[in-house]
Amino acid sequence: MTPKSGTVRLPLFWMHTDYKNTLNLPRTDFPMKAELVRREPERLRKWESSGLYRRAQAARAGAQKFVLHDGPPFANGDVHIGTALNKILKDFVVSYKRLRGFNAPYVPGWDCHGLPIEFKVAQELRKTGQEGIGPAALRSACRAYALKYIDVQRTQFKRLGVLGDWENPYLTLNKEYEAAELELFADLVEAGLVYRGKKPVYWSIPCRTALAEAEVEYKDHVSQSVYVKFPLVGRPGVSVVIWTTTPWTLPANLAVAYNSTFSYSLVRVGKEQFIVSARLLGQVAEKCGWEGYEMVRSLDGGHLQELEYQHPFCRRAGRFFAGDSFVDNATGTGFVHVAPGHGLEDYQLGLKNGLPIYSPVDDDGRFALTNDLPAEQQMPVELVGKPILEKNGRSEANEAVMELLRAKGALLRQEDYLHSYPHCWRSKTPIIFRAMDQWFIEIDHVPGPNAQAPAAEPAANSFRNRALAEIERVAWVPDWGKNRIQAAVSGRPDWCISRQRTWGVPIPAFFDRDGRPILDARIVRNAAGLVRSVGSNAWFEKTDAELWNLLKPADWAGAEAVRKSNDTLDVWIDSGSSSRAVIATREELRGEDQEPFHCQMYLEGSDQHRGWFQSSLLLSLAANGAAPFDTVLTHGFMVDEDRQKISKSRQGQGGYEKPQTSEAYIKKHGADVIRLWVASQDYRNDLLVSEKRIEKVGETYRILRNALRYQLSNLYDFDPARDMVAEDSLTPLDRWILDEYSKLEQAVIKAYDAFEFHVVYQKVSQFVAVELSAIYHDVVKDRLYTDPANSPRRRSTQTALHRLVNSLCKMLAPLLAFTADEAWELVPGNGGNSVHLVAWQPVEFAMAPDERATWSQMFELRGMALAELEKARQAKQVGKALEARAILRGTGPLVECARAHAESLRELLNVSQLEVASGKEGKPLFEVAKADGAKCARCWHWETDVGANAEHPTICGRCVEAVKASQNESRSTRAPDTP
RNA sequence: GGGUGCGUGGCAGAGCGGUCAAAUGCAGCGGACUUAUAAUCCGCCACAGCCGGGAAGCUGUCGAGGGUUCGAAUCCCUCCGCACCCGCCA
Repeated sequence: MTPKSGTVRLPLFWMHTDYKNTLNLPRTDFPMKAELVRREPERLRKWESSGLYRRAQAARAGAQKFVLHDGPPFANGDVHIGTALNKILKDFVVSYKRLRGFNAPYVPGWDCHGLPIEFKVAQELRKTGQEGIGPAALRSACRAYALKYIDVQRTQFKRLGVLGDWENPYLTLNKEYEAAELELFADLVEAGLVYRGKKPVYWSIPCRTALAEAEVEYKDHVSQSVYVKFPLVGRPGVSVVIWTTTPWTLPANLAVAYNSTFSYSLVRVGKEQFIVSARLLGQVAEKCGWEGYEMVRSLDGGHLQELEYQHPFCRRAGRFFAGDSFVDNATGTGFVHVAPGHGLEDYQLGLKNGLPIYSPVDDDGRFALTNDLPAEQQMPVELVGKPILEKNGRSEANEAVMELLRAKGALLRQEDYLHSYPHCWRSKTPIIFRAMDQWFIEIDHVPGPNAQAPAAEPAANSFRNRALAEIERVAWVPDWGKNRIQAAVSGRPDWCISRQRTWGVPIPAFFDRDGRPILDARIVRNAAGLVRSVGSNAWFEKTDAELWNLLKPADWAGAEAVRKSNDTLDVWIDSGSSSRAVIATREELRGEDQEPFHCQMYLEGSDQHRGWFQSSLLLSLAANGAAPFDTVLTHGFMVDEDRQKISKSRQGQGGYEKPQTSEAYIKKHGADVIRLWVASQDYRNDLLVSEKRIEKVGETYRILRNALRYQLSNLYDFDPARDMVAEDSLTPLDRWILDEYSKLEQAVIKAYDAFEFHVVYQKVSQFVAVELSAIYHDVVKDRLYTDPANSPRRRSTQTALHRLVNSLCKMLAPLLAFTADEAWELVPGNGGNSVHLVAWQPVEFAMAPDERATWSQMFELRGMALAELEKARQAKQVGKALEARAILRGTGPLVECARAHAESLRELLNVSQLEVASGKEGKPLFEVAKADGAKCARCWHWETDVGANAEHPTICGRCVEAVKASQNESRSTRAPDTP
């Protein structure tokens, strides 16, 4: 080309650069690289220093409440990734509800009392030789320990982006909490639900305490199983044979159970005769080495109930009772030795038949005589003091019993027996069942004036049945959670609530001179008052007499106390009281006046059906009259690549190479990726955690981030107040994307409302990848970059982008707490405010049905054209679509549609030229050719008018206009720093 | 041992009575672009068998096997596997 005289001839690259500067190329401060690990903490500090949580709450003052009440994690150790999952899910819920206009406070809590801490602290004290410091000092050490870990965990939880009142959490060790808990307990006492009973409980010998079900774990164990002769009274030489895996319970044997549906055989072996179950006879004969035994006759339950047997080594006799529910024909002999003090079934059978609940074992797990039987009927003296606890797999008590049996000729057979057996979760030793005096909450309690001892048959209005009825009124998500809680409640025994531990809330009970317990609601309330003013340590610091004088009601007419109780409450009473101690107590959580203890949601792992869900339900029902929650949401557990559970207990036992702490993951990926990973999976099932998966979610994160970045970067010169285009003036393509978005928004809200975050994840990422990135963003680049900055078409698209980015930020805010906030700040017109303070009101964009129909035809055409373009590209005819000219031939509605919306379709195909050829009959077919004309140096379209303008010989007519407009603008209105 | 839940392509995960061998994303393979640039766009992509190769087509496979139904990934039963909860065999 020949430059006109007078024009300055520029090298080509100058020309290029020159036009490049006339384009509206994207610019933004929103970096492509997230650097979450480095930058999230900065945002966190900003949130904190600006009091974001407080401001979010203030922004919803007076709005309808949505209270998710936090289940308190145990204040011990680092935050485990599974605990992090729980907190993140809670934050999704709270954050979403807040976004939708609810007043959604979040008050985190910690469970502070209990054996694990006491154990750990005692261990440390022992190391430093301080074990004898006494209960009050031990409690102070436990308190310090708990507070230390609360601080550690608080930092780790905050790092996840969980917004809440972290400076004012609830702690079960606070005196206000303890006082409220005791007041609730007083209500239970007043209602007659609490009784002192002697019942077999799990007993940990090294820990010297009763254990809750939750504190027991099952492991394989080798027991000494024995076949023992129980000689019949009045039938010399005839014995029944029993089988047991716990020989040490034989001194406590008071009866033998049989199954009335079984047939029994009397057989002769040498000079002796034995009775065993007919079905098990072969097995037993083999075990006991009865060669050539002889059938004498068969017997049934009717015969057996007449009989009496002589205890093999104690001077007493026992009787036979039917125990059909637990005597089976699978193992043993068909006869079950019954020790009512050492087993639940034994206990029930004993209760039914008036046997003493005899448990001749002391707190140290040694044989001991008791007052339940005359001394001469109890075990021989040589057994007294023998320890049950095994050392190196041998229990002295077992050995001594077996020795005695051998000496009496009663031991038919002894062998190792491998089975799963309950162990103490702290000391890892086998637990024993041991009947002892404990406090219980009576589950089959019938309220009313005549309520007394445990009812034999649960009445319809029993506490258990009221609890079951209450379960019906709660929404369980997912719905199978209801089965779980029902099973837990209907199957549970009375609740043993006393613990022989120091680190807990004291049970304010006393004993009189005769050792009779005194538990009175008024005394408990007085104790609550004392705890409220000076803390629960007072119970351990003051003497028995001081306490009694302080707490005794003024008009006390009962027996005088001489001794205080040293038991503490089960920790499940602690956390289970939170509806009273937290929800009803804190202004921001408090429910309606009639039900101040009531909130909208509890959200925990599925193990809590037996745990906190149940204890909360039972305690609230008993003391408040109703369940504390509307909805209980449950999630599964984290499993690793091999689908093995990632458990806290495997941690530190060499189960993992890397620690499964929240920290470890956050340090590597940042919180938003972890949050997105949580969102990506259906929490109703197990959640798979592995590097691979998290990295995949990281990909999705990048796609989302990039889409936000694209939108922001094309809004740098957009002022919504000035440039916003009215909905009906938007270009068809912009209307299309807003309509698509509106559909997405509806679906996403539906998913959020159902707490199906993985559906949100799916839908959003699908929309962003397909509708936005691959279609809309790609097509619209041309308008944004090459149209005059202030042209209606560009402003229309910017209006759409502005709406999209605004709404996407809100939509993503619950999941990507950091990134959504980061993007939100940069959206023009948002004034740098936080996305966590705004309300999300979905805007419906309703396109007319015929407009929708047009677009569905347009996309059908696009599909056809893209296939042809791809062929042309494969054939090296064209490179990118802008080099192409698309020709549509044929007839029919599609062709008509193309003709009517030719320019929209051209854009949608991203080609330089589209021709809808006329006249030719037949199916619509696309043809692709090299575009006419030359490539415009500015917009890269191929146009026939390139070169037509002498001043701008390398660009097309449209660009000439755009360049002129941009020059005018930069001379007049534009600030110097804009292009 | 009992209860509950789950089991879809290499991975995640839609689908929950026909339009489904099955969306979408990721991974993989092959291209394009260099004005979203450590980005973006396009195409292909489950397995096995049948058919002379290829294309097209057919058949079977949504843990396995049965059943209900005109029709099943979707409903029912049994089994297997995984997870959670419970129980602990005296």
